[in-house]
Amino acid sequence: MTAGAARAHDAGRTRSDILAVATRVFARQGFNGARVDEIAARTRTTKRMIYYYFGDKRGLYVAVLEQAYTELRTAQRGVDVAHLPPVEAVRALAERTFDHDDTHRDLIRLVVGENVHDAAHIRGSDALARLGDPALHVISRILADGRASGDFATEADAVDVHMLIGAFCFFRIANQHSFAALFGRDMTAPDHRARLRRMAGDMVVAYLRGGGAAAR
Amino acid sequence: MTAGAARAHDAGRTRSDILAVATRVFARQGFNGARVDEIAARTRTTKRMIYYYFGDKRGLYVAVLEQAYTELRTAQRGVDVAHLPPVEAVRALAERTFDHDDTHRDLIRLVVGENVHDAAHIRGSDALARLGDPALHVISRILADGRASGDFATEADAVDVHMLIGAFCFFRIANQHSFAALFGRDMTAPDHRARLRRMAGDMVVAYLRGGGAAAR
DNA sequence: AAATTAACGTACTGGTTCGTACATTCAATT
DNA sequence: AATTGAATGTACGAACCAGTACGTTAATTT
Repeated sequence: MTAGAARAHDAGRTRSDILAVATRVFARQGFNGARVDEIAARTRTTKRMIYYYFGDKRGLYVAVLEQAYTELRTAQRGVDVAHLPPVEAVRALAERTFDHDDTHRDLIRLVVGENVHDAAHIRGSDALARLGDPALHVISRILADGRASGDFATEADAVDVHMLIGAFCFFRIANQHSFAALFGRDMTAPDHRARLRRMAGDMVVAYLRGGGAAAR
Repeated sequence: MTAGAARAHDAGRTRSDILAVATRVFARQGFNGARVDEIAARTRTTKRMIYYYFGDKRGLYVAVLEQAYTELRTAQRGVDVAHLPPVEAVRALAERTFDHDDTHRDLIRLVVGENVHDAAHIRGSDALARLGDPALHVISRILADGRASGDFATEADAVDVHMLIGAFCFFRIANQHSFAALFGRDMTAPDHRARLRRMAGDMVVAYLRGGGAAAR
């Protein structure tokens, strides 16, 4: 049988079809707001198949999370900023994170939803534990280089820096709607987007150079 | 009739009792996850009263949001950092925001939940539109002072600075669980809390001084 | 004190939604 | 070609849950 041929019974295709649709629906509606019937209706197949492959609604949700986070890890693997000088490296890292969050909004919504339930599903999944370690390794190298060269003066560690960058980029997407309502600014509009992208890099670089702490 | 006396029919008390309970439940479970029966069970009264005072589940939810945001505004009114020199003023502002987010986690959860539904309820409420304006006014003053004194070099406006501070403080609380699962660090633990509080101030001050942009 | 209205409680309904029993089709194996 | 098991579709059940009909008690007014 040909690989690309359309076949009536195709386990792999049905499964990934369901996963793709479920990712969108869970991201938009949250776990409780999502309807299994709605997910089924948007797939090429029926609700029966969801239960056949994923057991129950929760099983489907966990599968969605695992796939989304695993894709994140894969995307991070492709990041190479080690060859850059420290200051340029953190700036590149910040801008890369900014762009990633800008283009992966479903993932952001899933993470948000996960925190509503105290990340109960992530905690239960071995596949997801310590998924962030590779990213931290990259930052550690940059920080060590930057301190060696005298560019960086802070004592912040890799987790701090990751959080600093992530908070800025994540918040812009995750809270865009309430922010727009309360402050009258759409942070995702092209001009603001471009300026905030620069801000992300400026902010980390400025912090690592120690301009803030020095004043105390 | 005495003001503090317990009475069987007490509209004000019943209403605020329901609101307080609903705030907790909506914050923990989200709008869809919250059960009207559960809210009712935790009050001193019955489900009938929820519909009597708030119409339906959505009406109760909007009332919860309006109360929570209004309390936020009231808290911000008490902030006075105008008398401080610019650098100290932004640092104080950052630390105050940090402390507020640390102690008002239900509000954070409500904001998070609100963004899942694209802030539809906030947008529909006149009471909540442009609620952030007073906070922006304070920041504008500080920025003007700082530029006049030569302390600040960036061209960022008040909304940018508010976002910069807010993102950091908000993220620490809102994403604490997934962050802990993925990076093995509890950002709310006392020692990390203290260090991150300093970081918040250092970061804004460093950014406003322009240490990042100067390198480009 | 009688009348009137506001505040409250109980018991129920109708629709929604997760999950499944049962029947069927396709594909690989012998 | 017959057989076997995996993959799929249909129709339905059972629980859950938002909202309500109806009746009762407390406070206010006259």
